[in-house]
Amino acid sequence: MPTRRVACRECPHHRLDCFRAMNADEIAFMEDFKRGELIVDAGTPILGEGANSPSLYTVLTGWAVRYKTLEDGRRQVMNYAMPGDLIGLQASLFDAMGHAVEALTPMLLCVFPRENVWTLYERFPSLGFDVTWLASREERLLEENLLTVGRRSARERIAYALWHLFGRGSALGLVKNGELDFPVTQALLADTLGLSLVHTNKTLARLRGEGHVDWRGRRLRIPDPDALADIARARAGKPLKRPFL
Amino acid sequence: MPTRRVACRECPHHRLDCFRAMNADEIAFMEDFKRGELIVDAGTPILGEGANSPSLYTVLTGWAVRYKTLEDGRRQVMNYAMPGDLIGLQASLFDAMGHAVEALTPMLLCVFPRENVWTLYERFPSLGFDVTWLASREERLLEENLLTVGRRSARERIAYALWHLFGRGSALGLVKNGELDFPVTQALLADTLGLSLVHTNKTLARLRGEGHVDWRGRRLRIPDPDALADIARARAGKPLKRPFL
DNA sequence: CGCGATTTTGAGAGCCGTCAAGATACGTGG
DNA sequence: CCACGTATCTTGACGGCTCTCAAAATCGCG
Repeated sequence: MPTRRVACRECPHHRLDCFRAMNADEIAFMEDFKRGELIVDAGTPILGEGANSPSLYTVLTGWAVRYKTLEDGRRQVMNYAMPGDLIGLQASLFDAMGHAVEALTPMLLCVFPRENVWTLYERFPSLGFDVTWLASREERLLEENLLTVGRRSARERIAYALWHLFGRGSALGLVKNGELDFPVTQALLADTLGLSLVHTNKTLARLRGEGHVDWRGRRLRIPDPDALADIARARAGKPLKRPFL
Repeated sequence: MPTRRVACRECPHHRLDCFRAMNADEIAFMEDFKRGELIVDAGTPILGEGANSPSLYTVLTGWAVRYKTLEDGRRQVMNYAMPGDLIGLQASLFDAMGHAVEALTPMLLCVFPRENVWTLYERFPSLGFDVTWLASREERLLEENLLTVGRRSARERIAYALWHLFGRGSALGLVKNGELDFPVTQALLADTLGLSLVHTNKTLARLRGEGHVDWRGRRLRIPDPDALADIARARAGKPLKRPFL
């Protein structure tokens, strides 16, 4: 578990324009709050379902997947964690994670001691507010996924998921030359959408044949996002400036 | 929109043992924060999807349903709001609700002005923390529903939903003589579980025939909750003391 | 007593799941 | 640079869980 320290004030993420700017006092506090950084390889389990972690994390780089499993092995992906997302909040609040988290790529995480979360609320209410904001945003993402899994057809689900994730990557500046480095497998996508792997593959093949998505290996490209959104019967919300801790 | 005022310190809900006790200062603040009460009939739309409400609500009595819809009318219920639950937090944070909320029974709601939510964080960090707690709890409930809709069979889904809602009602002291006043229709249950009404009805009939659930009209009774949980492949988490605003 | 909402039931179709096998890509060691 | 094992992706066949359509039976309520 190698750790190192980079000053928050030099953190390149605060400068992305999808994130809200912090003032100097807040940054100073976060720098003090920060315990270190954590680097993990792709495939590393970060937090298990039910885990009671002493740390809270913010994703700096990389992707992770959040999922729950039934005892017999059936797995359902809840969501994906990308830069700016919090990992481990539930453990901080309830002493137990409701889902497991696993790295999909090499990741760089910012580590905060959970026992000090409380002082964050006391000393910087604005940051406490930000934590609520992020928790509520997770709730909103989950709601969209629930609508997708509950009421969209297989074709719509796949269109929705690819459009959605491409959009998130795009907002984070991860799309270069129209391409996104996409660490999701079809098996993962199937578990995200409540579909079987085989049916996911066949439906995806059709979407690909129609030219709506171009996904080979780890490279995802979406020629016409609006067209894909139409297929998914989805509409983009207005972009929000998010807090970044 | 009739309103009246009852002192928070006399609010009977703080005494339920599923809720965390507030100290005198907190109660005094909430009393000041509180704008009034709202009484609505069953069937009243409280907040629409995308609504930007000036108020935030806490449910005092009654049930509401949170749902999202696709443009062609397909509906997915996210969750049910019961006493102690917050309604309208997303509007306070994002200027728009991600889901609609509608009363299923006559309801009594506590009304708070959204513009003062911020002062709550400033002046009573402990209450700001509680808001985060409640938001994160919603997230957790949504996760369970997503697992259910994505990976459980129709039989398991119905068993899960009835067991889950009966459990929540029970924790709130709503179960009397083993019976819960259950304002959910089969059509609503179908939309909760991502199933069709017809299949929901037939699967439910089987569960009923086997004696696992006794649901007639608005009265829900579950002879053996553990047996139903086994069918649902679910397990109860440890009961948590929740904040109540 | 009558009307709308809700629940039931039956029939038939289809979307999607399961099983099975092969093809392709990828990482590793020789 | 090639061989080989593993992960991932494809494809085909078949079955069934769940959907849709349709209509009747009940319930709730004024």
